[in-house]
Amino acid sequence: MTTTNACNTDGNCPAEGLLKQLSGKWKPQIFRLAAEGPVRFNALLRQLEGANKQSIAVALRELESGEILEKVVVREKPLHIEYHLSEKGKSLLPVFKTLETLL
Amino acid sequence: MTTTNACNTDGNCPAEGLLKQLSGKWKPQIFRLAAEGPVRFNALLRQLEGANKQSIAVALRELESGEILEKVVVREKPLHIEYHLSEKGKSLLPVFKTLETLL
DNA sequence: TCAATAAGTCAGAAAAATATGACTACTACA
DNA sequence: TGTAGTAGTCATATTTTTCTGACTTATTGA
Repeated sequence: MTTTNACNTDGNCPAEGLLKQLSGKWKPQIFRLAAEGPVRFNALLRQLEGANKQSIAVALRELESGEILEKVVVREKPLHIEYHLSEKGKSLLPVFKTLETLL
Repeated sequence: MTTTNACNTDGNCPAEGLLKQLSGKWKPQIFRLAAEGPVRFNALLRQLEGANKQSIAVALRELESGEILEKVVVREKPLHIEYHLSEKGKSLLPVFKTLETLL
């Protein structure tokens, strides 16, 4: 056999990519909050102690481009933006649940 | 109820800690190689293109302190050191297997 | 029209992660 | 005794990530 696992010859694994999409200072926490309900930019800034605009903006953009969160413009007043957990994001939840049991 | 998930009020999750223990430039790859069999310092240096001593040393130390790898002195000639996947490390494998199916 | 809320961007500074190259310590073999 | 293999450490440099503070744009309510 040429390979014994799901990793390719470049040394990349799907799981590594996913790991990367969720790593960083704020992304895990944003993911966790989004799992409880839609999150918003300014609210995150207040909820996540020590966080700054720039980092939150970058984290949201990356979670969105990784298709873990979805950006939704809510046409109510006040007009605002919500980030929702995508289907892919939801599919990660049981995995994390399992991880939590492994100390 | 006071909380709906396994996270505490400090904003820390067990899963986040685990994520952190496996994140970084080399740790995921070392973990993956260790899943196939014992790994060694100099061998990793050759296997992981672009890696340097320092980073490998740090990564191994952190994986060891996170109890994902175990350091084993092999009293054969030449005397050398092997890093083995621990029980905790092994328990992560099926989780990663699952992650790989989630794109 | 003015002030507030919401969601950002941008340039530059600071902090953290990684990389470089020289050096160490031990074992083994000729 | 000298050279090679194995597994590192250490100080310093470079790169990447994160932070700071000022600024922007659109909507809303008084």
